[in-house]
Amino acid sequence: MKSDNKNFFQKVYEVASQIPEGRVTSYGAIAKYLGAARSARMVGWAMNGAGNIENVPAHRVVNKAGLLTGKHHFDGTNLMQQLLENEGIEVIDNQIQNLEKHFWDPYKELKGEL
DNA sequence: CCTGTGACATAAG
DNA sequence: CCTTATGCCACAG
Repeated sequence: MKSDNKNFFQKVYEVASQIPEGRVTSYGAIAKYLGAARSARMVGWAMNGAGNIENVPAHRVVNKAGLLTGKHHFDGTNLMQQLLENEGIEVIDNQIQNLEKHFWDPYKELKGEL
């Protein structure tokens, strides 16, 4: 039996860790994928702990508008943006450019794998 | 059980 | 464009 006892946080970490480089997703998308579309805030909150985990690239998780709303939780001020740009994502003023192009939908990519 | 919180989402002014 | 307000839900104390 698959351990479905995983806590919400745990799931968030797994999904986030599966985000390919150069791609980004939204808190809502992850939350929805986890079956808690309205708990997008939980995803962000979970990311708080994720910052302590290498496998969880929190910088690849942004809000629906593609805004780096969580950058304030990173070490520096533009660290999150730097990381994204380092992966080939153009970020201007904390906003991801060509978001649709970089958007990674867990539903689309992981649907049925959970 | 109740309260506080939070890196969202949406609406309204 | 901006700030406020509300909903929503899971977790911590």
